[in-house]
Amino acid sequence: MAERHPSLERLRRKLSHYVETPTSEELEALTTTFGPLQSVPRGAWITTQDSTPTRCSLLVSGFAGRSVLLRGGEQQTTAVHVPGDFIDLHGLLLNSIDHGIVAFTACEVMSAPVASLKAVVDDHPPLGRALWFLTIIDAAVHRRWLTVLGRRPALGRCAHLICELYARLDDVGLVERGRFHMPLSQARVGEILALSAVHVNRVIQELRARGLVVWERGLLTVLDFDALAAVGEFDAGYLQLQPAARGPETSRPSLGARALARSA
Amino acid sequence: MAERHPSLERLRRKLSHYVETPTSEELEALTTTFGPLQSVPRGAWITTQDSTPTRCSLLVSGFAGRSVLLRGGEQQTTAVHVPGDFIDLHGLLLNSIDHGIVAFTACEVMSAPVASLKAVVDDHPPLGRALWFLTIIDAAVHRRWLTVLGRRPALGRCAHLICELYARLDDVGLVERGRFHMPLSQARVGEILALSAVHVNRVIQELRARGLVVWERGLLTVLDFDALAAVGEFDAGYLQLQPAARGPETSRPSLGARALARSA
DNA sequence: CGGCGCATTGAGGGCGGTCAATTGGTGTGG
DNA sequence: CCACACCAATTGACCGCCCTCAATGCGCCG
Repeated sequence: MAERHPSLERLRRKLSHYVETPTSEELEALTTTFGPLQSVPRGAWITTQDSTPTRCSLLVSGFAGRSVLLRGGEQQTTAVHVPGDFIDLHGLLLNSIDHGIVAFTACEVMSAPVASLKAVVDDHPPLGRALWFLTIIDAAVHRRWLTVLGRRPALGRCAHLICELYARLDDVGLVERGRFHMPLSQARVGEILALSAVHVNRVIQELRARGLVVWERGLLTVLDFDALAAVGEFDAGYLQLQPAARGPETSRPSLGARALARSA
Repeated sequence: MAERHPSLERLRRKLSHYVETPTSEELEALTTTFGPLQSVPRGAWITTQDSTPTRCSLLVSGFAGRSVLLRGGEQQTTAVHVPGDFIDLHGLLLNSIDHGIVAFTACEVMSAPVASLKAVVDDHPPLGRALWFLTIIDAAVHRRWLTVLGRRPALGRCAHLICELYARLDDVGLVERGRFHMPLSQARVGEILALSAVHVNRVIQELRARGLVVWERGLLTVLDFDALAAVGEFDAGYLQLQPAARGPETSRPSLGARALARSA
């Protein structure tokens, strides 16, 4: 039953980006460790800062992010999560987490007890390696954002964020004809990009003026992905979405070449 | 024989920060996968951007860092490594690496073939988990730097870097009476902090003027760690240097309380 | 209708960038 | 031993991106 759930299918797909595609038995073992679907209202904290993780959560629907509260009251978001993502897999091995997880929109999550998940990983080494792989991709995303925050002006940061979300959402089937739901307020985007909400607004207007995106009422349409990627110096390689470069190339068309709404 | 090498002892110590201390048999297995000690001249690339990793390297002596070259010619460093660090453990599971590794000083490294390391990990699950743990700490450090680059002014960034290096070097026994070797040029520090070399210089002068550090000719003395940590809003928790919060507390004195050169 | 959250717009200011010149330490060749 | 080159640190002048503070519009909901 649970295997049918679309989010587990998304997780399966994500895991299959690693060289060793998980078997159905492994997926079954993983699936049964998760508890029931839980709803989290928009704006709520799914986990709180400085707590000891006891469960690991899978985001089924909605957007969420890892946020750090600073003394000055500012907030930096260090990761954005989309459906199909493990939100806090790193909590499996850490004793304390220095950030909280906020539901950017109303979310549905499923969580598994740390102990059970460890047991599953012990019984299925390839699965363990696949989860390790997920945490390593997470780190690669962090590194990319270090260069984005460190070296790129506001416009490039924003373009990069849009491109990354496009690629990741597309990977889990949430982009349709160049359009996807982008329910983050400009203030939240500012928390991600390390910009003020005011400046985010100006930057978005610039992207609109250049004819790169249409973004209104939570719906974002990418008009010219290649141009947007050029502005953001975006290259999807770090996301490791292509299944196993060590094997033969897949015939999946590239992001840029695929259906962009410009033609719609 | 190889176990005697100080850097392997450093690695052992690092691994022991995880709840499951590695057995000598596991360490032996790990040790034998490494090739001979190799010397890398200052400024050379230990691995290059966009290559496919075939080996994983352990830094034995010297400082190194992960650097991304951007189109504009700028360079962002996303991680600094000190002796005892695995430099590119994430390469174990990744097919392509989007950054290179530079020897900030003359370095000595030992490397292990990816295939052998995988085999060792397969044969010793607890060891695999310990290495997973190391990559997760890496990610935690990345997250911390995202907040530092995103939200803190130049002075705080610099203070944070010094505090982090102090803590990490102290962990591997390379701090003596509040002093450690800091062989990075101000330009390199700028690549880490996402600042221009000129501004790094001004910030360092400010730290000196406030009586927080003495930093001359590659030797850095921390005069007032607590004050420096306050400026950088530094809290060592994310480094996970304390062995296993889930067990009983250790009696190891805290960083701030311990030997600082102020008293020397 | 009034309140609220969010997007938008304008004015002014500061942190840190760029450009450029100077100093000083070190190594090298004469 | 000195002249010279070279690199790293330092200093000054000027400037621009993005911040802060504020006000206004706008859609949605009670």
